[in-house]
Amino acid sequence: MATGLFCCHAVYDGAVTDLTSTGAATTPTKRGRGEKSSATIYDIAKLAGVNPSTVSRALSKPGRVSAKTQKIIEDAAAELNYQVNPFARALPTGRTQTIGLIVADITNPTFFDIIRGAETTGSARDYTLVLAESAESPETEVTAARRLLSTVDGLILASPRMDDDQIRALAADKPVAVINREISGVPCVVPDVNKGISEAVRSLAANGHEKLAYVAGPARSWMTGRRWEGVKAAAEWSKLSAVRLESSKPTVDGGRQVARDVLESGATAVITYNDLLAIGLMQELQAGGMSVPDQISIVGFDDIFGADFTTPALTTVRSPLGECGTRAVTILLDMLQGHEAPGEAVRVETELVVRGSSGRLLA
Amino acid sequence: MATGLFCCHAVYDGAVTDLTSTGAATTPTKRGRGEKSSATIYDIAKLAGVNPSTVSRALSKPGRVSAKTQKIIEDAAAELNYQVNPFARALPTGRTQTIGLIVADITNPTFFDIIRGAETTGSARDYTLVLAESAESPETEVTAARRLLSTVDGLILASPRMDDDQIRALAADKPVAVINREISGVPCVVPDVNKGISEAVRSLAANGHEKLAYVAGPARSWMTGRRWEGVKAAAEWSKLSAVRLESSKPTVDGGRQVARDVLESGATAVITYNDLLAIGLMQELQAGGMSVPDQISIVGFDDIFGADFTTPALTTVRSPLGECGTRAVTILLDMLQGHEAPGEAVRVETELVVRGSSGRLLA
DNA sequence: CAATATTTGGCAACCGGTTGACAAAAGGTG
DNA sequence: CACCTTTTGTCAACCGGTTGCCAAATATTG
Repeated sequence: MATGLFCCHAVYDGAVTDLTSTGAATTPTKRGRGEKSSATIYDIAKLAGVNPSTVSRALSKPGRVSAKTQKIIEDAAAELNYQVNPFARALPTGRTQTIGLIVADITNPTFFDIIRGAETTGSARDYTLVLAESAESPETEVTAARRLLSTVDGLILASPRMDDDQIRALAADKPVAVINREISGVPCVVPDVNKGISEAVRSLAANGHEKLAYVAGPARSWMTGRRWEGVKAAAEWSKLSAVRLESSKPTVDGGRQVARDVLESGATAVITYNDLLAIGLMQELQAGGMSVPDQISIVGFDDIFGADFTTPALTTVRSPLGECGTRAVTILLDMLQGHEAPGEAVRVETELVVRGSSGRLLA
Repeated sequence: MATGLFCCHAVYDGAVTDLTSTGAATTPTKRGRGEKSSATIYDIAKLAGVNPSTVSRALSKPGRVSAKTQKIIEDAAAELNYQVNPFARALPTGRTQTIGLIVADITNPTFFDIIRGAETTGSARDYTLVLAESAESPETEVTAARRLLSTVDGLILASPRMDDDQIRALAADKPVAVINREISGVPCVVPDVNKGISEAVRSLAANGHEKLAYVAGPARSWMTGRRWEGVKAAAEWSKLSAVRLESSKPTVDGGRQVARDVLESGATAVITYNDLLAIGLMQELQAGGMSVPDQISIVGFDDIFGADFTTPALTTVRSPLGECGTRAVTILLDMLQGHEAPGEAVRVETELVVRGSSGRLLA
């Protein structure tokens, strides 16, 4: 029962309120259950001398009531320091002003920018982001998604691990957008890896490398395959040989573990599925006495926070993950307003960020 | 209007359900509003041949109904794939099975462990974590807190920037726990910095350092003062001189900016308010040709994710932030069950983690 | 100025649970 | 078997908004 989910709350879209220090200076109603509750539309209605339904309309249906009563009601609301009760609103309407975001691992910095982008874009349009973690497990993911779906207006899946059909089933219930994976029939936002990868491979080729290794990520990650294909194609084009190596997990530790395989492969340049693998790999190789980039070049993927903490700083193919989050939210909110979902996957550009961990081969 | 909040959802605590692929195989009721909704206690009541209120009791008041009807109802619930509607439950009770957590910056890794710890402990007790960000601003923080407070059962403030009185006002409304700060009358969880700091200072003294600098964090951070006092006291005890330097912001960039001041201070060892400052500082000093730790030792604070990405890896005073999160949630949930809040601040131990960035002074 | 069209506000039902009060059923005792 | 206590299920009100429908008030038009 340990599906962890996190969420992000929307804002009151009605009258301006001023928060006095305690917020309880003018407690309008006291409830029996012990704690002081805040004002309701009934309190406002009484104060303004109108019907509660008029208050409801004044605060959520712009134009439905006359400017005069609108003013009276807004003043009353401000005086009582009114805030809508989101539960009461959600109950009859089903609208929660909330969108869900599921990521594989909260502590994986890859997702920070996605979260940030989604959160910023969402709250700019008065939507709350609800974040859930799947702990890299397809089962947990689908459970979390199902559960979340009943609570939110729409759902974003970042690097989902579940099956295409499961995702399509979710999308049949409510608007769904996917990041980092392409699924026909579902709106998707994917970094177009080819540009960044071909820049990376060309840069490595130009530095005299001939044998390239790709360290793959989780088997269930759609992206790991796309990136490998990109590397393979670019390597072919640049007349490099490329081998694919598997990692146990897409973390620093996984990177350390794969170091032996990398050495055995004889590759002088490595592109990894993500930056964490690159960092772990680099640490392990350096610990074994190898010099980066003199003896081996390492290129990561994503350009996460911390990619420049290392010495040498990590060369990496940057994915504009913040933009992915922003785009996904935009698509979702547009769908909620009745717009059509984009027929094609939305592509955002990747680019090579050259730092110190790649360079000319000295040997 | 851009207060970003994130939240984390609890789990259905009733009957076991099986999630078939679409989850819509046996759609019990269809609502007019377009989307298929899930089963309600009324559907269950009809199927089980009892009153809805009996269903409600069977599913949430253990022992209130006979074992026989309990079984019938649970079977019916399972058959209909029932999930409680959290909004409907929250409306009359006010209980949301949700606790709020406010952090200054989601992308600051210091908070990851707190979030993780809080989330894990919370979901183990069927509580959802709602995460909000204050963007290091006291105003945003108090607004977010107020807003969140109406939606959650209790609130955790991690390194709050607002005034003591504002926090006490919040605590008057609902259970509140504070991490990384001590406020009389409010339950607090604080790392006891003295042990870790004195270990750090003693280690530096033993390595021949005589002049120590402390790079402070945000003025509004209670912790920055505590740490400085700890450093001052420990330095006195070890007969080192200590100076305090201010940083513009508690980030890598802030660390880079303070490098000049550090050099001018003439200190040969630096303890920073947090690891990000330490990393930035180390980068800048190394870029300026200084050798760490041969010419200057650097000790960070917290032991964040990535503290060992650097070369040399960062020596740091580890705060058990995960445990802080766990403790805070435990206190909060106990309070929600009617327990007394602890009178004293709960203290968790810190310890020095020696890595490569501190050591003997060679000069 | 009457007749008609358009706003505007009120009534009441509803969303899906929870819970106090009470009566029916079941169990215990003399 | 009558009487009393305890258990168990039902009734109905309530949480705080939303919204379809209707009537009153107002504006428009002939």
